[in-house]
Formats: sequence, C-alpha cells, structure tokens
Amino acid sequence: MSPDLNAMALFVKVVEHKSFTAASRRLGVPISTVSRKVSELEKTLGVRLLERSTRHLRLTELGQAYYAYCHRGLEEIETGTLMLNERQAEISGTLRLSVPPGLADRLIVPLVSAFQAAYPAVTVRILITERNVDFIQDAVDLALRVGELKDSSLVARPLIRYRHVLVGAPVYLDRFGAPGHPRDLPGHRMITFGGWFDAVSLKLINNGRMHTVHVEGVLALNDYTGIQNVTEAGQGIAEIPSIICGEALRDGRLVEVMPAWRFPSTTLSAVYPSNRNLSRIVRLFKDFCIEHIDALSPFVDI
Amino acid sequence: MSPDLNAMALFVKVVEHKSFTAASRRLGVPISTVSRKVSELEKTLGVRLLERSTRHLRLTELGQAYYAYCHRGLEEIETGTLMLNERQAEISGTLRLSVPPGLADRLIVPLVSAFQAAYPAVTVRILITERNVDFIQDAVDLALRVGELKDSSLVARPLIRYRHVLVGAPVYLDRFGAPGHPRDLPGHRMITFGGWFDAVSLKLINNGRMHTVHVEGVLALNDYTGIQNVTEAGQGIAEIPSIICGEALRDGRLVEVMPAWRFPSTTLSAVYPSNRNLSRIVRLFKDFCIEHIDALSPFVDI
DNA sequence: AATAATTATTCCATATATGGAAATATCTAT
DNA sequence: ATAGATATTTCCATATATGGAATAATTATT
Repeated sequence: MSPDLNAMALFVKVVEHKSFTAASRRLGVPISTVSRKVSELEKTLGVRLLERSTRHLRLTELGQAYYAYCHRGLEEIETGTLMLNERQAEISGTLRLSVPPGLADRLIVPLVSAFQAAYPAVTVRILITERNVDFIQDAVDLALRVGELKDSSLVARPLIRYRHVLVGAPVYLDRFGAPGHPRDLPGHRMITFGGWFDAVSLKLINNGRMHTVHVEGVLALNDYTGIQNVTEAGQGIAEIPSIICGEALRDGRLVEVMPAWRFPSTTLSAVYPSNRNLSRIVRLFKDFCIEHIDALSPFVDI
Repeated sequence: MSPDLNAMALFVKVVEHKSFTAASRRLGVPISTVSRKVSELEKTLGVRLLERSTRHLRLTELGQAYYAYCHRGLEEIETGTLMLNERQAEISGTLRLSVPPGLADRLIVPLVSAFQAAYPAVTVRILITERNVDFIQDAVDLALRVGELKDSSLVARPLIRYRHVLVGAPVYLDRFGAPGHPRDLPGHRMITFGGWFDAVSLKLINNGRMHTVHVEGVLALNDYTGIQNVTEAGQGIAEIPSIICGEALRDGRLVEVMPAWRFPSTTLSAVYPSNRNLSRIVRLFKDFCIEHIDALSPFVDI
C-alpha cells in the first residue's frame, strides 16, 4: 500500500527542524501524532529513515536520499498551492451580471462579496432587471435567472433549487387567524411582489393537487427585503423565497402559513451565451457560484 | 490549514483517469472516499478544481494549473519511494559479523535472514565466538555483544534489553518439586551454559536483594538451543535468555521457576570500531537491527 | 554523581474518518 | 419518451485515528 503522504510531509518537516518537538511546535501538530506518523511511514516503507535517541536525530543513508526526493516533491506541491492563492488575488477585470429583482440583496450581493473577497481585483456590475437581457446588446457577461430557460441558444447551469414560502408574523396571525386553505387568502391582507395592475396568481400544491388563487395585495413592491420587513411588522401575509426568509423563519420572526400547501420548487441558474469563449472571470464566477451558493443560502428547504 | 496531501493525490488520480469511478477502481479506494476527499480538498483550498456532472468531468482553469504542479510533485515523491525499493535491492557485498554463542539460532539467524530478504545481494559471514574479537585482525565488520562495553575505543549501539529466566519442564517440577529460594538450586539438577571446570554463579534479585548461588551443572554446553531442548525433556532446571525460551514459556513446554527471583537485565549491542568510515552495508545492517530486532524477538519480558 | 530538564514513545478515552448502501442525477439504448 | 445503466454524492453504523497524559530515556546542569 502506498505511503501516507501526510506522514511523509511530517518526516520532511522533522528533518528540516532537526527535532520531532520543534517540528510539532512549528506545525501545530501534537508530538504524539508526529512520532507515530513517522514511525508508521518507516514501517510502511520497510526502511528506517531516522536514527534517534531522545536528544539526537540522524538521518540514515536511505533516509537522506528519500528526504531529498520528498523535499523537492513537496516544494512543487506547495508552489502549486501558493499559485492558487496568488492566482485568485491577481485576477482582475470587470464582470457584468444581470440578476432578477428580489434576489440581489440577500443572495447575489453576498455571493458577489464572497467572490470579490477571493478575487479582490475584479470589479462587478450588477443590472437588476426583470427582462431577459440580450447578452450582446446589453453587454452582459452572465445572467442569473429563475425558472426554466426558454432560449435554446443559451446555456444554463443550474445553481440552486428552492421554493417560495407563504409567511406571516405571529402578531398578525394571532390577530387575524391563520388561513387553512388557499381560498382563504383573498380574505387576508396580502403583500405581493408583482401585481402592478392585476391580481397575483399563487399556485399551491398539497398532496399532488394544485390550487391556484388570485390575490390582490394591499401592498405590492418588487423587493423581497422590503416585503419581508413589512411582513415581519405584522402587516400581512406574503410569498417569499425560502433563501431570503429562512433566517426570519428560524428565528421565529416569521411563521410559515399553511405548510401543507407548498409552492412548486424553482431553480436559479447561471445563464450565458456559450461555454466557448467564456472569459476567465466569467468562468471563475460561474465555478465560484457552483461551489459556494449552497453555503451562502442555507435555507433552501426543498 | 494545509491541504490533505492524500486527498491531493486522489485528485491527481481522478484527473488522470478522467473519472472518480475509474480512479477508485484503479487505486482500490472506495468511491465515496474519493468523492469526499476531493470535495474536502476543494473546500480547504477555497477553489473548485473540477466541474462535474454524473457523467462528465472537467478541470476548471485553476484546477488545471494546480494539477500540473501536483503531478510533478507526486512524481518526485513516487520516484523517491521507488528509489528506496531499488536501493534495497541493489546493495551488494559481504557483511562479516561476530556473535556470541547461544544467540545465533534463535535471534541472529532470523535477523540476518530478514536482512537478506530485504537486501538479497548481500552475503553474510557469521563468526560465533565467545572472544571479544579484534576488528582489524579478525576482519570483522560488526560484533553483537552481550553486556556492557569495556573497550572505550569502540562504539556500542544497544539493540535490545532482555533478561535470563530460570526455567524447568512441568514433568521435572512435578517429580522433584519447585525450588523456593536460590539456595535450593544446588539440590536440583542444573543444566548450565558455561562452567567447563568450575561451578557457575547465578545472581538473582528479589525486592532489590541479590543472592548469588553457585551451581554445578549435571550438563553444561554453550548452546542455548541444546540447553532448552534438554530442559524441555525434563532433565533439569536451566537459565535461558527470555528471547530464546519465550515461545516455550508461552506454550507451556517450560515453566518459570521462582519468578520472584529475577536475573538482572542485560543488553545486546551492536559494536563497531567507529561511526566514521562505516561501510554502507554495515550501517544498513545496524539500522536494520535497530528497526527490526524488537519484532523478531517478542519475548523480551523485562 | 545526582537531579532536573527535555525529547520521543506509548497508551487509551474520545473524536473523527471510513466505506457500504441508498439516494440522486445524467446519459445511453430502445 | 421511457427505462436501464452508470457515475457521483450523501448518510450513518462502525472502524480507526487522534492527542493529552503517562512513561521511558537521554542529555545538560548543578
């Protein structure tokens, strides 16, 4: 079986520090671990690498030769790790994103913040629009879109699936009672995202059965943060994406209404014209989203 | 914290095999382990190295660069490991040892056998002598000696500490009874190692008190294996090194006599003229003894 | 020569990693 | 369009590794 590379690295450090104790201190690894790991390495290799008394250390002949190879190997690997860190720091340019309204604050901004923490030399422009942008005309690198992609000339990489939640503040529900069926909703004070002129359709599913209800909001705005603030204040019931209201739900500032009736899940995707000719920054951001979006949106609640 | 080098090696193998499953099969590592380790590596580095669906794998830009460094580093380390194996195979020449009588069969021969298994091209000459050899005159590379080194111009590297045990066969002890005090021993049939003309002195210790008893063997020979065979046959009581009789004790063929009275421990050392100018083979054998003598003599019983 | 300090090894209660199985997702064949 | 095959991810009962403390040994100091 191949030797434990971590043990080999410890061996190299012990040699370089001329002492188990010094290597242990320097690396922040317990001395018992260093001792055991190096002993196990020798056993695995079938060779004594170090001759040691409690106060002295000497490389054996084979140990010296093995150390030389391993030292060079580790230098290469450590250079690669350093390169990763430096590459992340050196990447610069501008990233132009189009994002739908409502998600910027709680999702996109944290994501972009984290991305810029990793790549400080990148500037980002975010266009919050409900339109499906024209990538060339609008000079957009990458769009974040909710729902299915209808334009087959574009590429969509799904990032996260989530659902919306019907929520209300405890104070509101105490006063007005909680609805038991979607048809009760029009009798409540609704706070909605859209609905500039018309009523808003809510499609709720329970045990495979869907019920669509039209509600007219007493307040409508296309900003989920604003909607959440108002809902927490007890002004009504609202439909809010779980990734935005999850923390309020956890903390009890909001309560899920009619939990048996659920909105269908939806997908947020990164959309771009083609995988070919994608600039480095765009590709990096896309990869970054894939890697980090779960951590940055812990309230998916599918 | 620094990345897990074993995880990095798995990443390199996944890239080279273009598949988690292929790398898992090739390395004999469970696929769940490979998957987790590579994911953890990415998390530790803060970088996505691979973009993957269940059927396709693609290195990210940073992943490609990192892979190149790691691949070179691993090649270096693997060359070092191979070098160790080859070095062990390529070493040739003759090793001349001087060993005291009594230990050759059960200890030195297994040790030398194991050494020659590791270094097949080395020939070994063993001089069994009770004399303190002259390294130059007798052309001895290394001597194995029991007890303290009296010649300060030589170097002694202790290999193992052990003690002698007073033993008898159950059939003998049933018939003649077990002695309860060292002074009882002259009344028993003793089988001794030395004592060509004179009685043999046995120095036994109990609770820090030493008692010296002189016994005349009914049989004397300077071969512990022979002594053990005769003792097992029920012909008497003998003093035998633990590293020789330990297996017989474990198996019940011999029983320790007066276990509260113990011989002082002694040391077997590798003795050689100087650390400087020690040939490679001698140094290798010495290192080999240090590494392996414990495993080859499990009945130290200090 | 005796004692104190320091270093490495070993033990075992506890923490963490593992790997088989289940779940999930994608691609291929029909 | 659907079913089957294949690949990766995730879960959790179990196996193994860890690290603090004790032990052993060597070297330095008094």
